[in-house]
Amino acid sequence: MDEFPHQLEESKEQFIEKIADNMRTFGVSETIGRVLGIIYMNREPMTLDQLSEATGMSKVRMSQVVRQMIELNIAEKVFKKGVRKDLIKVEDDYYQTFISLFTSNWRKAISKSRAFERKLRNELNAMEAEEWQDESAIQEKQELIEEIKLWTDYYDWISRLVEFFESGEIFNHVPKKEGGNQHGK
Amino acid sequence: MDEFPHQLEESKEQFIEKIADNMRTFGVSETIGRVLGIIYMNREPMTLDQLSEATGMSKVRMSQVVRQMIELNIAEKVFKKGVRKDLIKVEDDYYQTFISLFTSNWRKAISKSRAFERKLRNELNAMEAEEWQDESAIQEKQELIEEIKLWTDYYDWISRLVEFFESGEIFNHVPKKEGGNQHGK
DNA sequence: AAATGTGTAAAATATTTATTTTATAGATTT
DNA sequence: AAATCTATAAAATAAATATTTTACACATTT
Repeated sequence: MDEFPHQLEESKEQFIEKIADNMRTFGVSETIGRVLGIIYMNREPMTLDQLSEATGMSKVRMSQVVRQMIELNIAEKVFKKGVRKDLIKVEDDYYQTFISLFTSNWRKAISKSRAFERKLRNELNAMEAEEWQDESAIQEKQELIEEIKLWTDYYDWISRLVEFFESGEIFNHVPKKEGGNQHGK
Repeated sequence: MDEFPHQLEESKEQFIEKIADNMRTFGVSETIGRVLGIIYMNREPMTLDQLSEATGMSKVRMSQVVRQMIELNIAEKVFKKGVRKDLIKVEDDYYQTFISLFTSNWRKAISKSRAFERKLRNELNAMEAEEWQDESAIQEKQELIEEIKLWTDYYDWISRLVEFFESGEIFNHVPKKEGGNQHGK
């Protein structure tokens, strides 16, 4: 009976769905997760056509998704002699994928926050120039200045946190299980 | 001139938007972030009506949003003698908010993953019962078993990571700026 | 240089998520 | 116990995201 390969295929698909599902926790679209899972389980880089075939989605969509994955640092195009089509490779280490998503999300936020802090600080300084009559307004302004300081400190913390992950320092304090190497490498 | 309070109000709104924006990085809807920001800047718990007024959105939407916030552990209803309406209070520590969102997101994922692992492991065990003729299928099955192990280890790591944050241990290694206390408390 | 294969912009459509409107149930006051 | 106030469920609508269709530019092969 050829029951077995069928069941096996099904388990594999469940696994891919689980990877996709996990990915959703990072706020990325389900399809990105699924594509990651498909390539991961394939154990070899794949072409847009293959992905299109595997997902049942259009090739254009695959192109869009792959671009996003590259932006997120969880995929890259690789060159192979004699192959004209793009070959998409994914990060195959779960931990590294976690870190890539975590850091690329927060780095974006950090850079936006820095710009905001600068802008708001300038605006508040500009207000300084005039003379205030309203006592409570002066206090409110002071409070806002305090608030910016708290916020800046908070984002400074996030920034250090990102570095803590990216450098791998995190693993010194929350270690991986020993002996677990990906894909048997 | 009453230029000043106006400008100040504007800065405050910008701050609220920034809080909302930051919140988006956790994958929560913009409105949740905005409501958090509004209550935070208000420095006092607020009613659904007040929130409705402040956001310009319907009271029903506020009710929905507050419920989500409570699920995420970043808000709670508080009782105040003589006040019939619900009063919504938010977590006013940025770091704690970060941790609450991080942990509640991942805890959900962890529990889903545990269920999945169990299920898939059972299915694979069930297949064991039969006799296999196909050599390559046997190998594939073995690989899948390996894969589940890697996955389980990975989620075990996430689980410990969540604990690392929730316990506050993280601050021993990525410390807050000293002397920064929220809202001057 | 025509013909075919490749990837991706731009526009159109479909699906999902956010929000409002309407309706209702449980308190509190009159 | 009618009238009013509260929050929220259920259904309807609007807005945002995901996906496909169409079109096109750039290579490579014929």
